[in-house]
Amino acid sequence: MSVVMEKGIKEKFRMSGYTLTSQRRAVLEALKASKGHPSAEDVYLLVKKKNPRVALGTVYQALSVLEEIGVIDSKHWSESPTRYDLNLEEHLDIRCRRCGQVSEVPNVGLGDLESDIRRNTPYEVTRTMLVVEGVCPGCRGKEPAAR
Amino acid sequence: MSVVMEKGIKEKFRMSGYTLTSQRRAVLEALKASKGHPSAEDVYLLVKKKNPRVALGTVYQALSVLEEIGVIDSKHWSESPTRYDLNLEEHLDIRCRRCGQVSEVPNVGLGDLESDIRRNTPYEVTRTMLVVEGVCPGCRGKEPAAR
DNA sequence: TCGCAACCAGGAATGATTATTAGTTAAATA
DNA sequence: TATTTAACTAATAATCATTCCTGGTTGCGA
Repeated sequence: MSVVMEKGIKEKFRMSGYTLTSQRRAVLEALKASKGHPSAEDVYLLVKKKNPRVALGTVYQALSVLEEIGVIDSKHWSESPTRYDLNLEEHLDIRCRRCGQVSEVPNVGLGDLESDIRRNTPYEVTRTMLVVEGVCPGCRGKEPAAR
Repeated sequence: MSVVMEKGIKEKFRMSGYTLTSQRRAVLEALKASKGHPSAEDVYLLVKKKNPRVALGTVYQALSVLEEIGVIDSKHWSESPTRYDLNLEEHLDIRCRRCGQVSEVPNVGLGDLESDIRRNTPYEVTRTMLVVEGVCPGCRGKEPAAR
């Protein structure tokens, strides 16, 4: 059961000059299939189930193209691989420092922070991202061992 | 000319049980000497000038001890090594995506964000950090090539 | 001074990611 | 439609930051 490819995605590919290949489509579908925020490795494992010939490098390359044309978003917590996400709305994610799981913090936004920052620095701001880390309810009490 | 070691630092070492060795002291002084936010490698290079026998691994270990006992702070931007800082006050840093230089954004704080986050997630929040990235005035116009 | 635990140098190992290269596919053109 | 050309991909090597390991010090407490 192949997922319906949204019109906007095809459009973004057309405008960017990149081609929507089967591998890139597969990466996108893997991202849709996984509820959380998968790492490149996670995506790779999912994609490999359907097509065992794809290489991890191809997944990385596809993810970078998808991010470049604005179809997906990536976030990075230290001591953990980069996570990818189809949700392009501004939203806050928190990562459990024990199990590594990422989930959303609802009802909290960056507010005026972004414009405050732009006003107070001579830099040309290209990205602001709030990294939040904690211990999820399931891991409380348990001992370390995240990845 | 050795830098005067603050009382608070010695105290923190005593309370933690770690010993304030010459290597750890050297790391601390390197951090004081460098104005910006040096990476482990930067610190290593500085420390090596005085004592060429220190190993990079030792610098990493010292930095992690210093952070653990609350003497220094670390920040991490993706695609760039972790940066270390003696300034323990809450402050915003911005990193140039071209040259990698880190500098402070004055007059902007996280405000009530932190408590908003705690209110809206079942996680036990251990850390929140605003990652800001941009292009510094000196790099504007120039082509990529950061590290 | 002896013994033990913390420390350290040096170097190997790891994990995530990027680069390289040669072969494949797909789009553009004739 | 056949040909040319550029984009893409698989496989694998290389890189970079960081951690781990090992055997040798050091320094403090008994």
